Amino acid sequence: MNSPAEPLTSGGAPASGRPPARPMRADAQRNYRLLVSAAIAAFAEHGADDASLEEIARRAGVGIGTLYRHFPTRQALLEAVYLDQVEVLSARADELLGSAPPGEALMTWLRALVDFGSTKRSLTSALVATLGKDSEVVSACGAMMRGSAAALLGRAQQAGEVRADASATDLLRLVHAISMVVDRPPVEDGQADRMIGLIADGLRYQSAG
Amino acid sequence: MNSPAEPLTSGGAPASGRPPARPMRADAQRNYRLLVSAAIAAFAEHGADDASLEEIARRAGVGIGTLYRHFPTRQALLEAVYLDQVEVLSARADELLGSAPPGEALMTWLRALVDFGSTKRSLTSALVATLGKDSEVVSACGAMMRGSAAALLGRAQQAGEVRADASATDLLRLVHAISMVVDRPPVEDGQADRMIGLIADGLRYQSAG
DNA sequence: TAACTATACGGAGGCCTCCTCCGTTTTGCA
DNA sequence: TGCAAAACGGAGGAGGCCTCCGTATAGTTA
Repeated sequence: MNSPAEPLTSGGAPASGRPPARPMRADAQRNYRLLVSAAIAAFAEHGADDASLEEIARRAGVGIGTLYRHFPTRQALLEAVYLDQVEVLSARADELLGSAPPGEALMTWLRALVDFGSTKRSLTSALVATLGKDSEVVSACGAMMRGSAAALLGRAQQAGEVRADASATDLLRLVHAISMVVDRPPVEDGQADRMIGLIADGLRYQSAG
Repeated sequence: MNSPAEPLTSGGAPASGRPPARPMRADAQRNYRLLVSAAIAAFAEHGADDASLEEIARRAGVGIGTLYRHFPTRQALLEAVYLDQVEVLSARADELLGSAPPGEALMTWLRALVDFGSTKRSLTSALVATLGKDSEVVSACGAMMRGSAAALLGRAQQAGEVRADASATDLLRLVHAISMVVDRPPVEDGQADRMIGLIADGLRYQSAG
């Protein structure tokens, strides 16, 4: 469930598609990764709209021209960052599937999701704002998340640790909602945890009727 | 219900408050208004985030320094524009209250609200995004809108032209929702009208139960 | 290993925006 | 009419966006 997903083949910007294209030169791959890392930091720090592309190039130790060759638009960089982060989450899910007891694995992953949320929120809204949801990358990411969530949830359900009528999609929506609320100014510490805890209970017990 | 509401008294930026302050000099008032008009046009044209402040000053026939004296931040200008537009709508409501039959007055105003919506949407989200809702100006505007809506709605209800259980707040929310949807790319002409029409019917008839 | 070429790099430069600062002009009052 | 307080306006520094093109280098072929 987690192959490198796309870039690092000389297709230029994100997923232009068909022709397999030869792999990117080693230095190009290195710089691509450096840029994405720098962008993650910068977006988290200044928001996806206000981070300066020149600063991102600077942080990556790369010329501005290089940034623009890899990511012709701010949008392209945004998508790459988003994809990268989703892949990390997906990998974490795979890891948890193999190493933690079902119920615990699910809860740990949900917590990771909320942490990630504060970064992602700014990204998501920036993405959706500029290009609807009809980007290949965005929908691919959605599918990936649903896949991970479904795997963890399904296992927890089979182990009888979670009620059977919960759906992966609902779960993601719920966590997304929490991300939106958390970290808005007037929010105490630990609120996110309490909300997740609440969901945990909801998943475990089911009222009669 | 519609006094000049605030500025044009030398308080500087928006509503800093208490001390009544002396009235602004004539030239300052003139430039203030010119700037707000230019900003309305520019925001409508390029969006509240992307309109250039220098261009706004230019359109207003005023130096950039003057713009910054009146509106120390982009935010301040945004608020002033918002206030201005809300006042226009409020005035329109007063006018309709005195001149049109109750039901018609209400529907006419709602239509005006949707038209205004496409401009306002960009404004509203920009405002709320940058400063929560805890701005004096923003909440004052909210109150003003509720006041106008309540007056028109109440009169239509008393005349028996609209069901009695509709609330002004709900009505505003509904129209706001329509504004968000309308004028997104894949939307045919006249959709806004049809949606408003739908609300009109909903207001007039009530299912049994 | 050496030579060669497709790829990739980097940053100067043009254009624009933001915002500050301060010398000049205007207004309104005495 | 004279005079301060208030307001004006724009030059200029900082920094962002994006393009263009001369230079460097990885990977390939002989």
